[in-house]
Amino acid sequence: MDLPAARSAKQGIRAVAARAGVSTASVSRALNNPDAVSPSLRARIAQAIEAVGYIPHAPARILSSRRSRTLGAIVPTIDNTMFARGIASLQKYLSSVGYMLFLTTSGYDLDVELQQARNLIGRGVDGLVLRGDCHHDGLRKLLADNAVPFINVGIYQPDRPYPCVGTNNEAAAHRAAMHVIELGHRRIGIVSALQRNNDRASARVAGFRRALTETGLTLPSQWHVEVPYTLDDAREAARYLLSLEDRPTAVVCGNDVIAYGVLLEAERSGFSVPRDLSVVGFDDLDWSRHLRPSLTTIHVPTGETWQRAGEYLVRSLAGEQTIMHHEVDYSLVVRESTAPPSGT
Amino acid sequence: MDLPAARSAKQGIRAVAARAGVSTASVSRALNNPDAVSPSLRARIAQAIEAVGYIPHAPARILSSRRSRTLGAIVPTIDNTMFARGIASLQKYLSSVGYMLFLTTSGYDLDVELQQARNLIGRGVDGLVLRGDCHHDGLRKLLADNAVPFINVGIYQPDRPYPCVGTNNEAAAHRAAMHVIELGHRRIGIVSALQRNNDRASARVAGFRRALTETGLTLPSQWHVEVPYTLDDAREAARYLLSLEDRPTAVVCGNDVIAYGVLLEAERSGFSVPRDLSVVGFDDLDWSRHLRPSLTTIHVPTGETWQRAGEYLVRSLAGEQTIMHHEVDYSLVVRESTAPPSGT
DNA sequence: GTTTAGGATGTAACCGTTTTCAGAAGGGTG
DNA sequence: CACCCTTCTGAAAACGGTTACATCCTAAAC
Repeated sequence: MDLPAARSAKQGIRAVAARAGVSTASVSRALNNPDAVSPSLRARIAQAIEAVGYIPHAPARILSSRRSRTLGAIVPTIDNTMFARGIASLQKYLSSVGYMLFLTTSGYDLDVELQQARNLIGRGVDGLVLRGDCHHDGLRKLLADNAVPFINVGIYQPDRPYPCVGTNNEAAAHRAAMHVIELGHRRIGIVSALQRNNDRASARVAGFRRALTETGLTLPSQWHVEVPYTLDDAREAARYLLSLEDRPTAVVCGNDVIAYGVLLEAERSGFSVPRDLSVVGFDDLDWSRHLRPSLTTIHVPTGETWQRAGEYLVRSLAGEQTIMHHEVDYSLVVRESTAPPSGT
Repeated sequence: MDLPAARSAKQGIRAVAARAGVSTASVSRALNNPDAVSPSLRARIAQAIEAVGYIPHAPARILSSRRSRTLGAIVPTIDNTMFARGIASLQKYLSSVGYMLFLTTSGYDLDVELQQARNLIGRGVDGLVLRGDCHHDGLRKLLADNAVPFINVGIYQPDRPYPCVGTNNEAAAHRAAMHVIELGHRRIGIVSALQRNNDRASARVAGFRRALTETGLTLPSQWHVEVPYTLDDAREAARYLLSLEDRPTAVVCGNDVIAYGVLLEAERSGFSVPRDLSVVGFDDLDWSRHLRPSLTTIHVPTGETWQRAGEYLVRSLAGEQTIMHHEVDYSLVVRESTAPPSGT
């Protein structure tokens, strides 16, 4: 006849407990709070775990403890060096403090982002890392209703009542534009990234424009082109700008990929950079300094930014008081792609 | 006096059930198998879900159903265009079939990879996507012990008893080398990626070498350099090769980043490509066709490869019979960076 | 010697689902 | 009208952990 043996012990923590001759509570403690169990027991349990090949079942743990030691992140796309970098840093940091990262992508679609957030919250993440502050209203409500800690990364908005970490894109873009203005340029074009659902892109455009306005320069509408994040589109934009009767002598770009496209097309069209055209990028990707001419650009410490986002959440979850708005420094890196306009 | 109300209903599926005046079983069914519940009930439940703002709790669901509709993936690094591309495709496909992806990175460390696998299995993933077939022995055992379906992606090994999907890197590399040989080159150098723990890199080297051997060419040891995945290192390697008294007239590279580095350095050192030096890349990154000279390289459909890996696992999990070894085509893309050796 | 404090361990309820099983309701047949 | 199928629904037992609480034990304090 069978013993009743309510929950037998063919697997899981109960199997370990049985083998070590202890209760499941002790096994759990040995795992989560080793100091709470005597060294001898701890050793016996460790051995049992090894023998059984026990792998803790995270879902059960999450269900029971209501904490997952997992953060969620939603980025527009992973197929963009800047985001890949950031995610890599974040992930590295998180794993160093025993956290995991659940990554999803939204494709710059606010509805998808909301859906992904729902997904991640349902998954039991302890906090959420979001790109920028351009979100669906439902997302804000969702976060509030479920009391999910989160942080906006890649932007700096000290006036908002929720946390963020990033560079001040507007100011950085302003700096970039001022650079060419200071060099003597008066005819300045803009090739920006798509601004729709992308506050980083629009902040940069805003910064560019402010620099122009402040210095009394005008921006004919045909001198501002918006393009997707590809070399082909950037080249097409450059071809267009350079074909204008009345063309700019300098172009400030929304990112380095665009700037590279402009560089390529300028050369292709017989313009010499920086002699006939100055070009400024934004992001300082790895290869930007290798280009010929090497690219003048804004350096943004992406890895640091994302890591800090992780730090903020982890600290908050640990109950520590943390600064809510963290500004990450940018810097203008002047290289060969900018010079005073010829004829000056 | 309080009602006993065993498990009250302040949240979760019970709250929904209470509000709709049905049992939790019905709510669960309405969610997972809508056809099993009458339309009227379904509507009532849907409304209750909406009203309560119910988000299903995935961990509980996984715990109970023993399936997570989640796949795990372990890549060496996310900070490499090829992997980012692949992961993006995989993720896109998976989300289109209602699966999620849990992504982790190993940093080319087999121990870390094993640990991550343990992590993911503990997380309850239904299957695992692994890069290549270079794994820790413990990992194979782990997969077998826990009966976790998996697939090796990015390589093609039809002789192995477990699934894989990818291009035949050895053959592709052979093709690349044959290209310059057919152009008339006899002095061919190799700048490969680091081969340690990277079977893709070593397969490519093997292919290069086989082409040389088969055509009776020799490879002086100083003509083969291994470098990390950075432009700086590639340039340094190129500088070295080009400084040799007895230097090669063509260089086949382990990937496009390396090839780009070689291109840059050749130009810097006053060599003209392809006149003085032919360069072949591998991967066909986005910008490779934009370079000047544009890069002759091997095109690898990364997105397709990773998507197929997902398809394989999803189909297997659905009980469908699927082909175990899937070869993904590569193609040689001849551009401007290769030409017959000068003086021929 | 008795009391007490405190640490180590065990017991068992509970976390939020799914799912088996059984019961109820409804609709054809003979 | 009794019977048997279907189809729909509900009750309750898992799933594999954590943790509040109870218990036991030892050592220090009186």
